[in-house]
Amino acid sequence: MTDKKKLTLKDIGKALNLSVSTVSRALKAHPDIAQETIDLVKKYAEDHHYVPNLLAINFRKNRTFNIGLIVPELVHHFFSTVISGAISEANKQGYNILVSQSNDILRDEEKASRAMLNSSVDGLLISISNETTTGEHLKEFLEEGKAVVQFDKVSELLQTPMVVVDDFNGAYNAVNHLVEQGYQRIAHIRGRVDVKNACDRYEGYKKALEDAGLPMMDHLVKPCISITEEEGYQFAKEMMEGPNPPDAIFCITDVVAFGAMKYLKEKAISIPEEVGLVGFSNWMVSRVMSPQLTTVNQHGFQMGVEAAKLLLEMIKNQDILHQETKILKTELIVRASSKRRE
Amino acid sequence: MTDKKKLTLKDIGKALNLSVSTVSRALKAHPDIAQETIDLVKKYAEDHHYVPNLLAINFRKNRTFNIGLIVPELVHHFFSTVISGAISEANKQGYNILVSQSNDILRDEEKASRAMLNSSVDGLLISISNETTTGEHLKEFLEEGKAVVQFDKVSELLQTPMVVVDDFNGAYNAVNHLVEQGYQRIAHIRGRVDVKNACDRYEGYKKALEDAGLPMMDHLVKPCISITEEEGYQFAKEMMEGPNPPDAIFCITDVVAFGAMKYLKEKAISIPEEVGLVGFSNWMVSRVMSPQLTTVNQHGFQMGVEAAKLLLEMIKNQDILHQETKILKTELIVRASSKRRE
DNA sequence: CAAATTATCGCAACCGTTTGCACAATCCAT
DNA sequence: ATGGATTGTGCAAACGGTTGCGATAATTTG
Repeated sequence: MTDKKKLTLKDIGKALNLSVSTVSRALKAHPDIAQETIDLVKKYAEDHHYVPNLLAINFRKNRTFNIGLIVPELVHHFFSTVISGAISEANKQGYNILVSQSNDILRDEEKASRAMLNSSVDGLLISISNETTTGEHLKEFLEEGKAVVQFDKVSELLQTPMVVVDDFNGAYNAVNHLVEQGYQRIAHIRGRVDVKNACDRYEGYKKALEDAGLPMMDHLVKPCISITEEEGYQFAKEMMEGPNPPDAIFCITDVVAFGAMKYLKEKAISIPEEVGLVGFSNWMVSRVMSPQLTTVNQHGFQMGVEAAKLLLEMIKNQDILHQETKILKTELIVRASSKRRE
Repeated sequence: MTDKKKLTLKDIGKALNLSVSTVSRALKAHPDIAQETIDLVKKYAEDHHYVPNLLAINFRKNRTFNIGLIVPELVHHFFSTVISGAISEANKQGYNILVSQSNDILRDEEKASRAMLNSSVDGLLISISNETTTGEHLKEFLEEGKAVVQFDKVSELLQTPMVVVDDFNGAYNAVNHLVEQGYQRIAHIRGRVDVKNACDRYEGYKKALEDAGLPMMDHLVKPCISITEEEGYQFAKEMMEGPNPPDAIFCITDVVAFGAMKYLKEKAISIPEEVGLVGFSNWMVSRVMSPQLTTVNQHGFQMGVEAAKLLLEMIKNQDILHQETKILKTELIVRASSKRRE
């Protein structure tokens, strides 16, 4: 802990017999300052490893060059990918990222956002929890004039720009692919009815059936609550053992599809011959299952980049009113679990 | 952007006809201040939603209540689990966490650490990149009197406390388990020779063979460079197609084991009957493969918690000299890929 | 009852940087 | 020579708290 005292403008001024203000201006080559002085000061600063005290600057300018990021879950392939993209873009622009998670609990989300709000962050990137509705804690950000951008899991009740995946078309294409493979009774293990992504995917599913002239059958749509492997297993079981079972299942997410796959394998129901399976998100697990799972890739990294770009744009141009919603295209990745035709 | 001006101590003082210093002290119930005054000020502050300006406080006190965290890769089950633990503990103690990644590139790690160093962070948690050796950029932290704690991927050249997994015993137990299952020619697809974890696991592997009275065979040890599925596939192929092939493979990591499994399945070599397979890390993929993969669980969350605890302890007690290394126990998780006996 | 405490509170410096403004010196044109 | 513009620099306030110390009034003590 040598703790060598850091050099300040005052120190430089004293050494060079200049005032603090002159030194300050010289360092940023202010036109008022003589070139000679500028060179002199810059050289001295360089030689003595002057580093400006960010704390003082931030205090003065009332900003931190930090942005906050809150996700429901950190240990999650998609979200960590988004975070990775956001960090990459933020760092490129000279910002650091503070990360927190809500565990899909509203109280935790509030705590995290308040912890960040108090002057430690210039703006917020957030993917809201399942429990978040009105988002009073986010309004506090807006009231303080701080930028907020939502991504992935968003609420339209909050008037902020957002970056989302085209869930509707992602689902539409996935289901349409099943149709093209000749599946007729396509089931959907969907997500929560109060979560926008889940609803959009459901709508995409419905539309694809409709366009294909296939009937919507209520007993072939099952809603998950916690989006787990167990739910996938259970719903697959219910449907397969019930009347008029499906010949394909489109799942809200890869993990749920894995649960369904587990059931099918236990019962020796062949995939994709007897039952086709499609997931969503393209997590690493989808490649590891056997058969490998057809899924919808979400470009999480790009989402992080876009969200950070948008937020930083807002931070830097306080005046401009931003209200855009960026919709990222998805990509169907066809693998063995749904390919029964050549 | 209503931007309502934030209430300051001065405002409260003016309203209550008190000096700024009295208000400041009253809010923290300083003994010099009359109880009446304290109540009065506190009530006023509460009613008018006074929130202290953290930027000013931090500037004055020269600290930020932020800690930095750098990992090689964010999109990584184990590391994101560690981060999750660190965030949980840090938040509990009133700290936020700034996250960055090095992508296992030294230059990126340096950039990230320098970006955090400049007064935006009180301490650093780091898992170093494969390229990091002397770690000059980390010494800069220590020189400024800022705490550093290493975790998981560490270097003993850096004189800092660290939190690591007991790689040696983890590997020992894994290999010993294979021995107990009756495997005789146990191969090891290991990690880089310049990475400590990889070496410790290798030593554990060697010791287990030795204790079992089994011969070490050089052609059954293959070193990965980038720790990928492809390497697992390739090395499994080489060994299986070579002379005196193994009847079990212990892999440095689950992903590598997956590559090996892929090869074995392609060649219809039965797992675990003909060849047993064990991974390391207990990523989600290990449960999803079929057969499910025996692996070594690392308690990443706990590692994050312990690392954060250690760092915060150091930050709060600058005086005490910390130099401990915390070694976390591992846990063998036996699944189908290695179980050929009842 | 004077002196010594004690209880309350305010003054002012300070943290390091930024920035509006004043001021002195130099310069050019009239 | 004189007035006005230009150039280069310093003064001082400001950002919002914290804190050592001194001032004052109230209380206690001998």
